[in-house]
Amino acid sequence: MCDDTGKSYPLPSVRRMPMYLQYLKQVRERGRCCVSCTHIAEHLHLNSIQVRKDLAMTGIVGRPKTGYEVEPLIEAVEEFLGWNNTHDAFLVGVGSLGRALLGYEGFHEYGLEIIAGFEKAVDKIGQTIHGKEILDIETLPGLARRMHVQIGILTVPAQAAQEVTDLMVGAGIRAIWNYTPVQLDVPPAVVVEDVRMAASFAVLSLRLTELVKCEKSPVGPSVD
Amino acid sequence: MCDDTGKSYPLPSVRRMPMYLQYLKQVRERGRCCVSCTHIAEHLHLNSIQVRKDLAMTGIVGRPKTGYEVEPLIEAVEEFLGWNNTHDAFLVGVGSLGRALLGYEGFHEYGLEIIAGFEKAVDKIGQTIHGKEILDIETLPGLARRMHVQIGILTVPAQAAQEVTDLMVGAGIRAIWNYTPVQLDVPPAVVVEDVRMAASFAVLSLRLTELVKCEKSPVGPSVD
DNA sequence: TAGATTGTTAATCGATTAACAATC
DNA sequence: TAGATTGTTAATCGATTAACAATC
Repeated sequence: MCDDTGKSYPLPSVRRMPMYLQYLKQVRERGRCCVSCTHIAEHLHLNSIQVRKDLAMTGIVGRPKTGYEVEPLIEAVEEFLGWNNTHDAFLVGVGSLGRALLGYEGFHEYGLEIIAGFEKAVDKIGQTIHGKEILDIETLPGLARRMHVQIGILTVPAQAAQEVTDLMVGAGIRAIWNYTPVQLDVPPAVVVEDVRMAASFAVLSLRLTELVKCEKSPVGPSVD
Repeated sequence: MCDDTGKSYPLPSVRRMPMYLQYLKQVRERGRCCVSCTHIAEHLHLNSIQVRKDLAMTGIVGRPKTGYEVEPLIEAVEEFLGWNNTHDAFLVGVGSLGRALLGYEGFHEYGLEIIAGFEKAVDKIGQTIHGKEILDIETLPGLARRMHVQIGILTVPAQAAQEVTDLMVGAGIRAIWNYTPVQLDVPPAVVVEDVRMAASFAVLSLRLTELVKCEKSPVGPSVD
């Protein structure tokens, strides 16, 4: 993991972890103490062997016949993702999307705490949105360093994306959650994760097109 | 594509298409008429052979030495994704995220037009947000059928997700863009695409953890 | 005990990358 | 022409799925 030779966890598996976490919490809510891969897989429309492999990454071992203990498994998944302790984040760009993220309660589940929003527009600076202060972007570097903030959420317009990224990097931010469609350039010691809503919508569009196409021209004349 | 035997396009390739589209528009803006895979790949940090294969899906052929004509390629990618003509959509759940999506101008690039928002909360019904009317959720089925709306955007709280999905499906909606973390159940003739921001943040979290871990314990004592 | 479920090793599948002839 | 770039076929790589012994 630390050098280029050590291999990391499979990305698709990592992306599935929050699904498990969400379902496990549901199971806990219903007061059950154990759950099997079969049940998890069924509910999430996944393969049970895949679920077993994914959960093995957390180091938790199950018991034949009964499955996994829910509570320790939840803790292990949260620990695996680093969601067991809170990470402070700064959000830059208080447009409508930025505003929405500032107000999203669900981030607490991920151990994510947006502690302030930043803006260039003077009319927004000084406002309080969803209980969070909007500060001058100029003050970000000083505050990020002093408060050891490692995560930046980027919700600025596309044309400002790289500039703000450079500011974040210079401020010691180590991880950027990028909601813009821009391909950001950062040094190797900084990680970027792109949300890419367009990619998601592309899949939806194509599937819808195929769906409609198929209904207009069914498989063959032999189909009754 | 239409039957279960016919194979569809690789999903990772489909997800990259909007990246190409965005870069191609940038290239066009700069007045260039041709572009090579090498250039596209370099800018998007991809492999050039991969780019060539992806673009081949659109049916466009390039010319050795010069690459691809930008304008026809843009049109081909848009046609491939079905983004060349507008698709009307209804959005359900006018919380902060729903509100943000209602106001997002960028969707026009995807041929997506949100024509109205729907809500259960009486205090929100009748409002106009970003120029879009907020209507009573009860009126969705009638309107969706009359206006032949095929796309639904789901931004309701988790506990309402399945219920609203059922309503959409009953109203003839064929594609659901799901912003909730809920695993939706739909009939086979309806497509669902999950946005899963949690998956994206999971990747960011894990990478950040690895990054920090590596700095605390470098590769070995031989490193100077 | 019998049967469900685990963990692990092997087989399959699909996507990425490499190799290379064709061509502008 | 020479060299860059295309399109396509083959090789590699990684993730998913299958098989199966171990076990509660």
